[in-house]
Amino acid sequence: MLERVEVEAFLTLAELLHFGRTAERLHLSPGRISQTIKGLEVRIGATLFERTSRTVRLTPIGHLLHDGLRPAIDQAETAVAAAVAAAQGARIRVHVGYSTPWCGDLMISAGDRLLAESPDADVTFEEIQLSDPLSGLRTGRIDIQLSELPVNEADIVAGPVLVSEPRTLLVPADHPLAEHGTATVEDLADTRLIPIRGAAPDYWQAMHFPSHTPSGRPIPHTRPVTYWHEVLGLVAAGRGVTIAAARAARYHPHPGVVHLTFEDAEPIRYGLLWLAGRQTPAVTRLAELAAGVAEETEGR
Amino acid sequence: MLERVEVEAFLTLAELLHFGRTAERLHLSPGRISQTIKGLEVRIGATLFERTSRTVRLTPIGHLLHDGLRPAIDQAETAVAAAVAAAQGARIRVHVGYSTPWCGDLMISAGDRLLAESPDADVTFEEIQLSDPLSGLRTGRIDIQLSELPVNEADIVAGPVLVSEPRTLLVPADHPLAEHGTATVEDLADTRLIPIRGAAPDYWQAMHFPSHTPSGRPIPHTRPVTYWHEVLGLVAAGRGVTIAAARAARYHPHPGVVHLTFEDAEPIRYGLLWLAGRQTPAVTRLAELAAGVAEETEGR
DNA sequence: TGAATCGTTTAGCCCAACTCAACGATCGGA
DNA sequence: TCCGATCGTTGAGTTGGGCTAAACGATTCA
Repeated sequence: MLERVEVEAFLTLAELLHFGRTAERLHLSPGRISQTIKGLEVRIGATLFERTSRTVRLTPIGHLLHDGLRPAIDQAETAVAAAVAAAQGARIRVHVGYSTPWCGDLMISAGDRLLAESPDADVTFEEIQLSDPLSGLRTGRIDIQLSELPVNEADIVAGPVLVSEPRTLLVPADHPLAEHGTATVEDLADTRLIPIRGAAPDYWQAMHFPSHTPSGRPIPHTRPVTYWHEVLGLVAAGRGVTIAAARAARYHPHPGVVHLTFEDAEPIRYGLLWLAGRQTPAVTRLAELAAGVAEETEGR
Repeated sequence: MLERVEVEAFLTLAELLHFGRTAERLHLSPGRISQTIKGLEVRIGATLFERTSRTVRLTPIGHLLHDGLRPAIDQAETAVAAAVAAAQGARIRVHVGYSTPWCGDLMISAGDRLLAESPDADVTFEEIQLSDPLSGLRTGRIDIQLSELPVNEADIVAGPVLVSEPRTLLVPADHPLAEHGTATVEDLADTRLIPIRGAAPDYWQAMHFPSHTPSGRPIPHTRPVTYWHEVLGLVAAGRGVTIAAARAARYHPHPGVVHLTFEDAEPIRYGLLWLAGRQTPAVTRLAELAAGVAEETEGR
């Protein structure tokens, strides 16, 4: 097992890539950092940092160690912080994010069950924007959220799929497809899709606002918008079409907008997300409870 | 951040609940353990162990800290071990478990993709027994497995549902229900269900071999068997019925056994499981790849 | 080519981690 | 009820190693 100083020196140096500033941050001399890292490298049996007097870089093995150690240490610190908070008699606080009203409903039910178990818990909710689905988690404001998958980020844990909703195509009432009643993904090539401008990962954008049909035809996009409620107005005005979950028809009806079920699109999947290093007992429990609620209400 | 000795003293004492033996294991004097724990308690701000000169017990806050710290430290040690192994030029080793042939097929595909990425990886497979679905993981023999959910264990991480299969009822060909073609869960009350004797958690057993119908009628059980292949013979011989996934009809055909689809049963869900403290990069990557395979082959 | 920057090394100091031994509390058995 | 055994705690004393300072050497840029 590694000494505390070894872990701190390694993680800080991996972040700053500078012995002097690492020493400064840890209130140690540069020499000590050098010695500590050297000692670590002897224990591991490999160089962890490529360094000259001008540059410091992680080696592949250094990267491997960092990727494994960083979340583990974060988790340990979270555990200690939770114990300290409990010692000070702090209430359990969980801030829950959700991306759509149906996700919100599910999480509120789960939150109610958590409150039934721990009456003095403090469960709060926040709707997250599709334009920036992960920043709430990353800034630590949100502890756990139910939102659109896929999310494959190294620092984020994605729980099981809790909700799976068929995709629908939202078109103006006078659109040719509206008469037909259903749509196919190929039809998108003959429309203009309104994407939501976003800080989301590329694979996430590509999943929700595809740029090509399965056969490879390009899907024209309009200028992106920032908020979901802008989209409905634009669709009604005939400026384009958009893709949404089937339940949006119930939750977001809008005159002049017709919801067409896709014959062939993959459903939109929603799952729980939380930061790998910040999985408190309350987050774990809420995830379990939410899975229970999802199972019971399935298909409704 | 906690010192190494503090963490080791705390975790060892939480396990052994004995200052003397903790000191012995850590090659320290009992006095040092006492001082270290005292120091930790001051830092946390609460008593972590209730102790007299005769008994040592974790307080609730001690329990909280232990539940959070134990997996985090395991993860950190796994990360260090992985780095040491990589330094020694060790090949990536992953031992994959699966409970059914269709789970095996999926994991073998995922394993092939891992091999495509890391040609020198060493991916091996093992079929796990329904009678003891978790021991392979817990002993560390299996790194990751695809098997029946739900699994809610503190030390095990359950990934997303990768496969969802309708439940079917397996009855002898001359069974009254066989003519009808389908079954309901209520019908189970009029049969004798053959359960598999198991070391699985109670909720797992109750999910797969229910003892009551939804309306509350008891479901008779026969003597449990140990292996799945025994079940088919017993069903064919008219000794009872059993529940299996729909795909079992293709993978385990047996003369004299009829597979009836349920009209109302929940599907059997299969998901990835791994030990919370042993999530290596290879395990993470394999989980991602398996999710990809599952998505592509969905519905087949 | 020279100066500035930055990681490394070495020698030496000093503190805190550790041991030891005495102490006190608890419990079981006579 | 008393005695002895067990076990955690406390305090004094010691020593090793973690740490600093300063000299050194490598790299980069003007």
